[in-house]
Amino acid sequence: MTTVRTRFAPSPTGYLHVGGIRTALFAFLLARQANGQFVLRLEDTDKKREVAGSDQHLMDSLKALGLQYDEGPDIGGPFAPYRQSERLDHYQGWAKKLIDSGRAYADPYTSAEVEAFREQAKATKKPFLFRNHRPENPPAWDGSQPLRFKSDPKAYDWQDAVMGKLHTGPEVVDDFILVKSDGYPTYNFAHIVDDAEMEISHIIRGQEFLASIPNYLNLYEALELTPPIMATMPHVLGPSGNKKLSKRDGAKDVLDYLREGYLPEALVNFIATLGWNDATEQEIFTIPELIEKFSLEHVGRGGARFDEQRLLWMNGSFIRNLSLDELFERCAQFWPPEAADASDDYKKQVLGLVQERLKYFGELPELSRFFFIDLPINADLISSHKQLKKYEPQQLKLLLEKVANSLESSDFTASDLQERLNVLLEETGEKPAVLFSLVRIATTQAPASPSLAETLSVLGKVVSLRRLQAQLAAL
RNA sequence: GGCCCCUUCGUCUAGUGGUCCAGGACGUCUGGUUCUCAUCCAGAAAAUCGCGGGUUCGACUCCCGCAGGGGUCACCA
Repeated sequence: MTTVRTRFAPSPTGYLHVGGIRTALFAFLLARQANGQFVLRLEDTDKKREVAGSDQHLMDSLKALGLQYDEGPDIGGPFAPYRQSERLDHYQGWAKKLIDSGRAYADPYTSAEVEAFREQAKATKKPFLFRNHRPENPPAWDGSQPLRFKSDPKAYDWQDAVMGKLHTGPEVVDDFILVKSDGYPTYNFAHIVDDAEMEISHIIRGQEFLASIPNYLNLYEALELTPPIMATMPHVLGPSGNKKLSKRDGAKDVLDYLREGYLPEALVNFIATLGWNDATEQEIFTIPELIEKFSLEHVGRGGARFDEQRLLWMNGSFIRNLSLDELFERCAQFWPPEAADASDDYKKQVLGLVQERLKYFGELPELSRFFFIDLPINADLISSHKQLKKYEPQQLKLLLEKVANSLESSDFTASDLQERLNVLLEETGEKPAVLFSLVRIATTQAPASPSLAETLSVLGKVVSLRRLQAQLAAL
């Protein structure tokens, strides 16, 4: 019947963290699922809090995660403009309508006077209600005073797509400010006007707005508008679990995760399953699967804690599922500087070995550096090795010489190397834990590496033998 | 303080009166994959379902209280 139109409506006051992205993601999924539209609207009505450049940053973040909107400030759309500061005339029109119908009035008090009312309420441990101080004969509104909504307090029962049946009494409905004295509308007013004009069908927003919804319902009535479907999302909690994830407590910019080498689809999967599941045992979803399977009914009502370990696991899982070519393309920015001169073909060979141990691309340098550069001899690797430290340098030297001799005539295919290493095991009578560790340390100067034969094969004959000689000289 | 929301393994969760002495996943631990790290596989430990009452033959699931946590009471969104 009606088209599904959802929106993400952030204020440009900073970056987007996981909690904010989740609201956007769910709105996006809902729209895509129904072949509807996902709208980005910037709520820039508070000039004081606005952070320069954050509007672009928000748009970049959404796009980087694949949450492309169909209408928005930078791409326009049938209901442009999508920036509230450019829609002031719209709010004026609706404000006029409220004034004319006697449902809005000028607030005659100074801020000090209102503050005194507030203090008074606080002192008596009562909630502050402006309507208790509603002026009998308010002056005509000339735009220099705040314009307030003349509320019609009543009880409300309504249905929230996530929370279910909700109820409040008349005591929460109040005369809130529609238009500030600087001429800008408040969120409370502007979002209702815009959602109506932009034909938004579902409002998805955080729990912090729950207490205000009765006020919105009251305003919808005064404006003679039908409210959209409302869906209230529980908060994403910080790692300690007792408060809402927030920038102040170190919640990261989602773009930082991408910079550290997390995949957008892993991040999206993680964020989606933070409080949502499809009631099966599936844990990993592609974005098309999320679009197909998402539903508001399966969003949990309790806050979900942000668990970075789970994100790490999920990201590793996505990395392992990449084809070698995809992996190569997507981790291009993460190579160590030493890899600058390496060929694409060589890098791909390295990736083939390193793929299954990458949890995020930020680990690529430490995992791959020795493939590109001879690292300095690190004596600690032997002296702290559980088995090798029991050996005399002479014994180790003898072993390495045998290895070097054998590898001299190898063609350095992984299979030939493996065969030779096995023969060496028999000849020397050493355990793999000893011989392989020794060769690994000599050729990589790293405590861990991919399986030895494959590592040597990728390093190649020249490099491998050179490093063996260097280790021999150091013993 | 008023009002509102929430409450199942450490964490994310399944679960809509019996098939649940509660299932999956992350994490942890153990073992295996002729070496390390990782992967993969197998297995283990891990929730008296916030507490107390009811309703019922039977409750994690329904009702009532309580407690704890969170939100809100801005010329911020």
